[in-house]
Amino acid sequence: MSDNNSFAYAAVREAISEQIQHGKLAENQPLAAERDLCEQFQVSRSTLRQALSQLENMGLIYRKNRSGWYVCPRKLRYEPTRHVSFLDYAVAQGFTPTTRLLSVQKIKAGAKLSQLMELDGRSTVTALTRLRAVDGRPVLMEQIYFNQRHFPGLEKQDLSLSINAMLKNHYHHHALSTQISIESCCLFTPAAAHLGVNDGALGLKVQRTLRNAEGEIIEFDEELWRHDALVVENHAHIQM
Amino acid sequence: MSDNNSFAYAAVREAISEQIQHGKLAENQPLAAERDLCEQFQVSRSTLRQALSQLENMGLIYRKNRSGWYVCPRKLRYEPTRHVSFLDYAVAQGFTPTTRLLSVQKIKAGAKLSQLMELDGRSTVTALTRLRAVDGRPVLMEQIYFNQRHFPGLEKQDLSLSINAMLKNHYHHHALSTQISIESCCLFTPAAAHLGVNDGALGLKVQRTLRNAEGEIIEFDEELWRHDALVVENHAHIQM
DNA sequence: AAGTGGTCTAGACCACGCC
DNA sequence: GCGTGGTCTAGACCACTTT
Repeated sequence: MSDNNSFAYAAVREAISEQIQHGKLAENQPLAAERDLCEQFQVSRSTLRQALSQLENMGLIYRKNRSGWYVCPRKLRYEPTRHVSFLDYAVAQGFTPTTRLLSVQKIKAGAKLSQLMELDGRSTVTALTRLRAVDGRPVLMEQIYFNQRHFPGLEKQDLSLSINAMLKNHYHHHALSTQISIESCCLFTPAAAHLGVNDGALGLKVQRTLRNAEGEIIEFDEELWRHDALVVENHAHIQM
Repeated sequence: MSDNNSFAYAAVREAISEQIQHGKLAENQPLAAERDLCEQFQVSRSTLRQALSQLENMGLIYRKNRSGWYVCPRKLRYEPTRHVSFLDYAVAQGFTPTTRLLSVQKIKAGAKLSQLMELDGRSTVTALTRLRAVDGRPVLMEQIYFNQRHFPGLEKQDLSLSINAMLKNHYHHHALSTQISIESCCLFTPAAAHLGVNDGALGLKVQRTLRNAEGEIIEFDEELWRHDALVVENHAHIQM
């Protein structure tokens, strides 16, 4: 409608998009089956799927396993620089968040990780993998790497809880600096499998480096998000 | 290879991906024609294009007009919170940036914009549209809205230059706060056309609200980026 | 067992860029 | 005018989910 784009897939995209945005389909409700939509819009299945893919990229619909297409719930607003727990954030926005610890290992830092964490080649780090969901829908897989030197007795902590609270209350890290990067990416195994998306699906990668008051890296963190699940936010004061 | 994914498109994707990452294809070099790649990998054109689309989502290749597929140049690192000019940023990273002013208009703020900028319904704002390129490749289209009340004589300024410098030197705004949001999006006309991407291509949307020392919104800014052109960065100090 | 999306083929025609 | 990618069709079979 607003587009002067006269292709078949664009027409289908606009039609479904309007149905969603005018509230005819509620959050997490399924669309009709692909073959039914084909007939409804009189297009072939590949054209229909091109339209659905664009709606997926727009963050309006998502797929679940092989069971169908569903209307996306609203996005989570997330502020990675502020050291407030993911759980508090999500709850404040009316979501029900959960965290599942997938694995904990002590590993030797490889070349890449050593560079990222400014370690020498012989260091070992504790690697955490966690999966976080809102309202039962997994939205991010995160890998956290702790510099062992700064986290004695880490294995005794409950690592499915807030890392921030642990940093503050148990390890007394109060003054920290963060360095964050955000970029578009593709999700593959194993992240794709855990998030319930297709291999090669669109994602958002958020990396975070945490330094203590002395400038040493105490933690490195990589979050792989469903692209349709979040808006990254940041508040800052600046002197020009 | 690292994937246990045995689909044809995945094999093609991995093969091309390795060629690029092992440096057999340089930045901005074209791939072979789609029909040639089909023959080379013994797959149909739609399978081949599925592989190419994923490589595009991974930020490894991009398309230019209808002329072919090319290897992506490295990404620009960009820190929207820091009030350093885009041009300085790009130059420091070895790029050649350019800015083109597309339009300047005084408009009445509609409902949406009034809400975003906390204006009453009768306010007028100055709307700027600019297109920014690095090394000749357009990477973002931005809309900037100035609250007129804080920018007397704006029409006399050169609006293709740094807005930051203008804020500081001409309008003497020194203490500011920013509020930024970043999310995945789809690019449509007119942004898609200006960026030389297909309608419905993947993008990254960066929105910024600028407030003066009194907390009033003086500027609102929406940047639509090619998804493969940037890594958003942020540095912050925090007290827990 | 039936229904769903996921993968894949072998064509076709078109709009546009480039020569 | 030829070659490119962009759109589109009408099938097919498979893996998985749901009933």
